[in-house]
Amino acid sequence: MTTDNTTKVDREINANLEAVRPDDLRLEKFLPYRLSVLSNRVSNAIAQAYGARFDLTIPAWRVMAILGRFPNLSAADLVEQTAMDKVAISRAVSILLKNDYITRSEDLADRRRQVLNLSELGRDVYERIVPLAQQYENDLMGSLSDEERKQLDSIIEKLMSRAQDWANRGLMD
Amino acid sequence: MTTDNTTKVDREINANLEAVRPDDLRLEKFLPYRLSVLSNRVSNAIAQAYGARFDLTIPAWRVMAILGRFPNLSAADLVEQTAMDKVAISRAVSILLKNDYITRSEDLADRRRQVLNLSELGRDVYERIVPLAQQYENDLMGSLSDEERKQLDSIIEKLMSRAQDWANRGLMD
DNA sequence: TAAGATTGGTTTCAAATGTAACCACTGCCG
DNA sequence: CGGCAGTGGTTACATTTGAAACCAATCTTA
Repeated sequence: MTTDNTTKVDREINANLEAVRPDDLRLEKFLPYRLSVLSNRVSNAIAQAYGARFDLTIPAWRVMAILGRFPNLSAADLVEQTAMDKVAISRAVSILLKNDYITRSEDLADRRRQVLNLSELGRDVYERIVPLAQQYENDLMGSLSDEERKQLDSIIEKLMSRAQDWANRGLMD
Repeated sequence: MTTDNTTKVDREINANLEAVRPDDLRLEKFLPYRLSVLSNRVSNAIAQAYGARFDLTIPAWRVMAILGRFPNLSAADLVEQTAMDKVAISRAVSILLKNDYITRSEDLADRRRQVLNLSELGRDVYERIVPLAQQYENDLMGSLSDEERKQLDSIIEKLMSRAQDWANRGLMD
């Protein structure tokens, strides 16, 4: 699917290599580093907010967030939706089952599949967490202007797709 | 990649056709989630690039990056500089010592402190990784215009300081 | 100057995460 | 049918990570 592009990307990268002097790296200006710090701060803060209250891990909460919008998904569907992997989903699901936040039922048409849904209790919790999560996001976004929000949205999209390319093409092989 | 399987497609359509409730959380637009996915993609790609070659973890590389610019730091100084915690630093340092990438010497004035520096070998590796790291960053940034880069820089600054406030003040109490 | 409080740093233990192997079922092709 | 490749999902194991306990040296203060 993507094999034909690898060499091209490599060449671009190599070209950049020549241009860059072995200068010092200023970690505090290095985008990957900044992204990581920012993301950790944000995620940890929010995870604490609902994790403590509802005994949810981040992956578990993500599964709930998806099931809240899209009922009747299988674990495989969740993998697709969340960009999390099989195992993470499986574990999240088992936490949610233990907490009675979701229900699981066999798919008669394909007995390997198991269809997941929020339970009564789960929807309840979901509906309490959503505003909480949104409040955090609003607070974050509140530090930006409308203009900046749009910019951020489109910038993230671009960065994401670039980073995705790396993953697909195995950049430095 | 897979054959067009009618039943599977049908299932997706069924799931997606369920009405989206007005107040649902749209995970794929939720900033904390997007930041997390983006940051993981980027970090993993880069970590693979130098991790494989030089047997370095991300924290270890961060420590090297700081020591490359600022010699004679103690572990505590590194904590301050990197926003990583004590334990992470300690482990990173022990990896780097094992690899002979750094040296450690007692501070005679305060015998609890141990002063760290890149070794010859370490500086060597450092000087090879820096361009590699920069080249990834350039590649990422290459997907943005100059304008966007400035915007991103200032947006991250704002978000960061907001998230920092959370940590300090405990937001939703 | 001795007791407690603090600081630098490491160790220990539990939880979180990733990778690979694995079972059960389905779908395909002879 | 019967075998075998592919899929959905879980389990097992190894590694990473974080929290808290810990040791040793230093600072404080009475």
